[in-house]
Amino acid sequence: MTAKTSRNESQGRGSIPSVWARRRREPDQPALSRAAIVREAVVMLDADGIEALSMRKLGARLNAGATSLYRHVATKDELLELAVDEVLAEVVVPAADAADWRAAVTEAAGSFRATALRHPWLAPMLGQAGLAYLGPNLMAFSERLADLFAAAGFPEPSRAIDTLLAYAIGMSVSEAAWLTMVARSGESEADFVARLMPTAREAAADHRHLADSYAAPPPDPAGLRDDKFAYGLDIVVEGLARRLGG
Amino acid sequence: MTAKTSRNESQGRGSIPSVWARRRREPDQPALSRAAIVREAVVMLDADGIEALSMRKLGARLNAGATSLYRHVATKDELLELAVDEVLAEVVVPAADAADWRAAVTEAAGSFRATALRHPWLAPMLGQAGLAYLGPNLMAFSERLADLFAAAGFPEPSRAIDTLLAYAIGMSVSEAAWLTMVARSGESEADFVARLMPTAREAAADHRHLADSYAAPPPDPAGLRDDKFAYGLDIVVEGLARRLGG
DNA sequence: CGAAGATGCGAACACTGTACGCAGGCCGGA
DNA sequence: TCCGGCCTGCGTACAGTGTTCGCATCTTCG
Repeated sequence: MTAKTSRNESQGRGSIPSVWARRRREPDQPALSRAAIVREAVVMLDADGIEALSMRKLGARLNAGATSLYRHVATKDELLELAVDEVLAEVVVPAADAADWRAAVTEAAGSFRATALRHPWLAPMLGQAGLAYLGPNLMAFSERLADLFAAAGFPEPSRAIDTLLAYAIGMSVSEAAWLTMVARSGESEADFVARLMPTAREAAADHRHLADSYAAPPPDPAGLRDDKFAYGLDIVVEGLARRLGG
Repeated sequence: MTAKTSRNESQGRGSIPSVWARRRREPDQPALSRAAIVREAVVMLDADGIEALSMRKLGARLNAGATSLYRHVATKDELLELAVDEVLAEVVVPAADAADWRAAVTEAAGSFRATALRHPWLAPMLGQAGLAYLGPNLMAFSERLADLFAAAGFPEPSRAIDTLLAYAIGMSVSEAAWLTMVARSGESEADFVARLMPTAREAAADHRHLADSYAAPPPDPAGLRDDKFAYGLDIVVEGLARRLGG
């Protein structure tokens, strides 16, 4: 925004047309391009969450007007699709290894979760648009998972993929939402938990089991989340192994 | 909107203040109330999806101005929280039965999925706000699940709940997103699949396993979704059973 | 009857995504 | 060298959003 203003001022472009007010692109700024737009969108999404991303702000960051973006991107939704696929490139899936497919699958799911937590807008986004994205990185991710399960001997790898991903997405989506709340509060996770505790306890008042789980504030919330994910992942993988005929 | 306009016209209220232009509430319309607002919001969400719900449109449907809603609801987000909790009341969880906890758990998850598909905005919403909602119906739902798992002998029922719900949410979120896309297309699910097929095949071109799964269009997409959910659910429940020591 | 509080709402504000059409730079052909 | 067509950027504008404010009205109680 500041950059754009300064350009307008320094070059006198805008409302007053004039021969001297010519437009000259700064050579260091690498021009507007789809790749640059998507990259900057990811940065903004990471920094301030999904509802803080507007075409105008994004344009300003790129020293461009809001509507210039539409030369490279059809619509905001399309831009978000591109952003999703962009960060999905970060998910690493180990190469197929029939001997220890359980470790490989566990690692892949963990990498997905890590990516989703690094970009807390990813999981809700995947949720809103589903897996019908067809972006190249999502395809590659699925294919590598399919490799893994096929090598392990699953007759229908896509079934196993769907199950594993449903778990990973479900867990990540909840976790990302939680982390977003925490981030918005400005407090540390532990402080936030402590502040929420009374309300939670009241809401769980007439529920025996829930009251138990809200009894004491957890000492290490982040570690607890790791455990929770690992615990459930183990259960899913165990179930898959049984299905395979272990 | 039409209703509101007609009231304004018929009673002459609005821009011209006049002694005769008095406001009289139709006695059949049961006045604005939080419950009525939430109920109507759910109807609108079900009908046209989440991005079609605006405070103005909702107000119009209730023969009220947009800003009147704010007397009963602090903000739109709060309204959405209330709507989420409202529909969560539809999820039925069988009473605790130690003998056949697997069937009970399976049924609970199925009911959750059915609810999520009946209200396709629910799953994305739960994803965006997480399970930190603390609404009474969500609490009751969790408590009943905890009952189930505790009766089955799980030492930490909350762990089992988290795992099961992560799977159910992940699967439902994807499915709801898919159904939303289908609905927006105006076509039947089978037709939509057929139209998407070429694009999908192209995107999967250099991926062996994916290409296989896109080889032929499925004859019964809805039934296939049911199968997929049941398959994964079975795996999760199996894993839980193993963990229990069965 | 009259005061106090609850309720509805019109107008306004600061935003949003996006369509349109103009202006200027870039590039291939005469 | 000039010229025409294309690609790119963007100012303006439009319809819509959530929400605030202050006024008008209704309801209720003393």
